[in-house]
Amino acid sequence: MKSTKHIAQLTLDCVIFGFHHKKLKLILSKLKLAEEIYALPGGFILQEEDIEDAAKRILFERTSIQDVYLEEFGTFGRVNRMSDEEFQLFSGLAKELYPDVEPPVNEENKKMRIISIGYYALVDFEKVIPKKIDLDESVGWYDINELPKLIFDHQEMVQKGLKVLQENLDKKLLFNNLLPETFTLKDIQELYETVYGKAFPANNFQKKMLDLQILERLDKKFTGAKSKAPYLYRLKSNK
Amino acid sequence: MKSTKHIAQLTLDCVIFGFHHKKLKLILSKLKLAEEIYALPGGFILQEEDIEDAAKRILFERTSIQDVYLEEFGTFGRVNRMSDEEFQLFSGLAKELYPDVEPPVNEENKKMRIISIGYYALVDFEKVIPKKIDLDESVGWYDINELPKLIFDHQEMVQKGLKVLQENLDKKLLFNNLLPETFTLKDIQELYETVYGKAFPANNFQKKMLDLQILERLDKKFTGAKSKAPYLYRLKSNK
DNA sequence: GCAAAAGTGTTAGGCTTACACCCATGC
DNA sequence: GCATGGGTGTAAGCCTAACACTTTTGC
Repeated sequence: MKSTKHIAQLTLDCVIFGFHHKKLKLILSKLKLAEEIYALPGGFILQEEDIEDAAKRILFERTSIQDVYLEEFGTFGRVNRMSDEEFQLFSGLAKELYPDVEPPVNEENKKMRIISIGYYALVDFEKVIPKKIDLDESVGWYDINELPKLIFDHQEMVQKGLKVLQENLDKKLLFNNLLPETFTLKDIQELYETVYGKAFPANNFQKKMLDLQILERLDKKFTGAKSKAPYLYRLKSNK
Repeated sequence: MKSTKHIAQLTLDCVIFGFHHKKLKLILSKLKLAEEIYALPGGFILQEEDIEDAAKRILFERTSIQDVYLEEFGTFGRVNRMSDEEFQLFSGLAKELYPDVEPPVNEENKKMRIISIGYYALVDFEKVIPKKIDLDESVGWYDINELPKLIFDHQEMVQKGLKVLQENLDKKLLFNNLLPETFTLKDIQELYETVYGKAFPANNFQKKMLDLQILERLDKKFTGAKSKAPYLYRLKSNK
C-alpha cells in the first residue's frame, strides 16, 4: 500500500469545554455544506504524529491555544455512525481537505467506515476565540443544552464527554482548567453547579475547597457590588 | 481505494482478566515467532463490524465464551509503539493471517503505523480454557505479576487496563464477573484484596457487601474444613 | 443603618473503622 | 472440649451536611 499522509479510517474529534455565565459551552464548527449541520472540531490523524499530538494539533487549529487539559474518553466506531445522507454530504468536503485520504467504501451500501477517537479539552472561555479552518463556514461557542443538529454520532460523543467530565472534575480537581488564572470560590461553586446540575451549599463548599490546601488566597475582588467583596484565589504553584 | 476486509491501521487488543488462587491472571498468546515474545489477544477489525462486536469476536476466538463483561479503556497510538525489530518479526505473521491488510509503511523508518483500541474483559477463570488460533504457538493464563516479555506497548496496555479495573471493580460492582455463579463473601474479599493489593477487615467488608442488598444467600458451603461453614451467595437476579 | 453576599463557627447525623464477642465445624 | 475461621454486634472517629451567626460592602 502506498504511504499516505493521513491514516485512512481514523479521525479524532474534540469536545472543547468552556464555562461562561454559569453555562457550559462547547466549540462547534458549522460545516460548509448545503444543509445546516454542525460538527465537533476534528480531523484525520497524520501518519507521523502520536494520537495525543493529533488532539493537540486539532485543538490548536480551532482555538490557537496550547498547553490545555486534554483527555481521551472513548472511541466511536459503529458501522452505521454515518448515515447515507451524511456520507453524501460529507465525502466531497473530506476529499477537498484531505486529498490523500481515500477510505474504503463498502460495496453494498457505498458507505465509508471511519472510527473516531474522542478527546475532551478544558479551556478558559475568555482566552479562546474560535477560529475557522477550510472546512468551516463558521466556528463558535454553543451552549451544551442548546446544541444545533450534529453530524454523525457527535451528539453521543458530547454526552459521553460530559459524563467523563462529571466523573473527573471533582475527582481530579480540574476546575482551574475551565476558569481564568484567578477566581473566587463562588466561581468554582457555580462551575460545579453547572457541571453537576445541582446546588452546593456555599459554606460547606468553600470549606471543602479550602481544606484541600491547593488554593492560594490573593487580594479581594471589588466589583462595586453592594456586598462583601470575595477573595480571589489561584491554584498553588507547588503542585 | 479498494475495499479491504479489515481496517488497515486499527487493531483491538483485549486484557482478559481472570481470578484464581488469590491471583489476578490474564490470557496471553505466545506468538509463532523466532523470538519468545507474547501478546495480548487481539486482531484487526472487520470493515463490517462494530468495534464492540470486534472485541466480542476476539474474546470468543481465544476463550470460546460469550456474554462477558467488556469495556474499553483507551487507545494506544504512539508512532513508535512498534520497534523496528518488532516490525520485522511481526509483519510476516500479520501478512499470513491478514493477507488483505497492507498497512502503509513509513518511507523513512519503514515502520507500520497501527493504532490499537484497548478493551478489558472479566471472565470466570474456571469456565475458560484459552484456545489457540493460527497466530499462536500457545495460549494460556499468566499471573499479572509475572508476565513474560510482551510485544509492542502491550505492557502499558495491561497497566492501564488494571488501573481502570481498579477504578471500576468497586464503583460498578463488577466482582461477580470474575467469580463463579456462587461464591462466599470471603471469595469477594480475596478478589478485592488481590485487585487493590491491600487487606480488608473481614467483618466490615462483609457488612458493606450485605448492606448493598445485591446478594442472595444460599446454602452453606461445607468444605470439610474444621471451621464454621460459610454461606454461598449469588447476585440477586432482579437487578 | 440596612440589604446583600462573603465568610466563619458549631452541631448533628451518617458512614467507615476498629474492637470484642459469639457461632458452627471437624478433630 | 478446643482450635479455626465464619459471622454478628457495638462503640469510636471521621467526614459531610445543616444551621446559625458574624463580617464587609455600597447605598
